[in-house]
Amino acid sequence: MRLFDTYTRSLFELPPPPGPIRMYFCGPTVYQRIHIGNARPFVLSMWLKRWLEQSGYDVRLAENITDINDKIYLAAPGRSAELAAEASRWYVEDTDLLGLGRPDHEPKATETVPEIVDLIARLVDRGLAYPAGGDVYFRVVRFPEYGRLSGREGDHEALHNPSEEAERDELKEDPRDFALWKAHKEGEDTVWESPWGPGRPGWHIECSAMAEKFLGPVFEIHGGGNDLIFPHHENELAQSRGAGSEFARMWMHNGMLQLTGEKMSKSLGNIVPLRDAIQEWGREAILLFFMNSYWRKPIEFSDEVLEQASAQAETFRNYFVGLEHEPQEIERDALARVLDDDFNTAEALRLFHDWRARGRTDSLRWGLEVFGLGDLAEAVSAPAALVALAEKRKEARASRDFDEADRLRSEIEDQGWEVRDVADGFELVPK
RNA sequence: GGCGCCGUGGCCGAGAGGUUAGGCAGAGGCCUGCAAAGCCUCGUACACCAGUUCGAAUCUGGUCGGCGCCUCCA
Repeated sequence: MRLFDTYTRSLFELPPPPGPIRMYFCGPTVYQRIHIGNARPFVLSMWLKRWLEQSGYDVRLAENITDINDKIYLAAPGRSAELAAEASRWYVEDTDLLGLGRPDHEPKATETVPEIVDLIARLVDRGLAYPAGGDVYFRVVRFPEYGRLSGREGDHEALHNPSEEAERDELKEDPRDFALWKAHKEGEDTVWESPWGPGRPGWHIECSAMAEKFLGPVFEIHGGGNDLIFPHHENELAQSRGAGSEFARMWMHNGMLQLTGEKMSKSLGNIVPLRDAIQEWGREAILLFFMNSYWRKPIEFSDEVLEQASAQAETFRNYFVGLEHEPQEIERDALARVLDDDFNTAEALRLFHDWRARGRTDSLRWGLEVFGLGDLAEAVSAPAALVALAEKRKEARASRDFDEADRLRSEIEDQGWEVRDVADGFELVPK
């Protein structure tokens, strides 16, 4: 299996099964409900995990929840811890609606502070970090590789890491340096002890610490949105390699979701909460929407494409209505051919339609299940009362009383079900 | 400005130097008491300009356009 790697900008060949494949994906910073754009890396990581497991790999996926962050302090002055805890629950609740299962580990920054402090201490010992005014900064000049991941190596201007407050910049030896630890400030309602005084971790360091804690000093895949390449992932890489770990062997960065041509982001305010989208379109349509795109490309979220995805969900669902068939061999290799080539899910979807048209029921059921779409193959049985109405209608039709038959059909429709006449009777399907 | 991703038919999208992708929507038809579902037929696309080639949507160069990052962001 090969995947496009941001670091080398070329395809990375995964070791053969059983691996292991250790994956770290950047989860959200929790201070509000996640939007559908935040769901993309979650969906990608879970699909990849499911497919790799299906392929005989030993997979371990860690996906963090960042619950210490300036945004959180800002969003809930004086009660940031409560907000972060609540928003963490929202995140799990909302992503559970996708029905893809959970990562193996979902660590929180607040539960990883001792490891974070240890990691910073290691960097200070090695001369790659220095305390200043209660803060601790990473010394970029000591890490020559800095900027390689984001393709701006050597470009001092582009590698600038400004502090939140301009006056803290004076504490830094170099504008590119970034905070590993931040001294406690007035108004911040959470604080931890450290060798450098009370404070809290900076952004970036929690991911380095959590990845090492749950996956070890080296792992295969690091993922996240492509807006994290700089500075977040660049800094993670510097911290972890600086501390002596090999860190990620490859990086996968998913493209952004766009709403009317613009990136969907909290700061622009053009967001669609995941929960609302699932409620409006159904989880299957959301998943098919993601599946019909290549993971690295930006995609436009619009009513039109979601309607198209819903229609495809219907097409699959209709295929399984009242279906009976002999067991068949599963065409595993056909799916492997497209997914093992940079995880081409759009091509996989095309294959599913091909299986449907060719009556490869078992292959289709299996393939849909890999993508968490097994529901589409499930028969939904109607309540007995409706079946009775449909039986009455069948009798009416047999005696050619079509007025009565049509009346019964609309009565059934009023209750949200549709009657379809088939060769030897009828099928009831939810509308 | 720097770095990067990308431009395929009404829409979404694979593919890739010569042979129909697929889906959705639309038109016509078959089937049906009527429907629904399903099936059949129909669009002959690849931003633009040069170049390489017997042949390019696919390779090379350039132009234009969109998007992302460079500041919090998946």
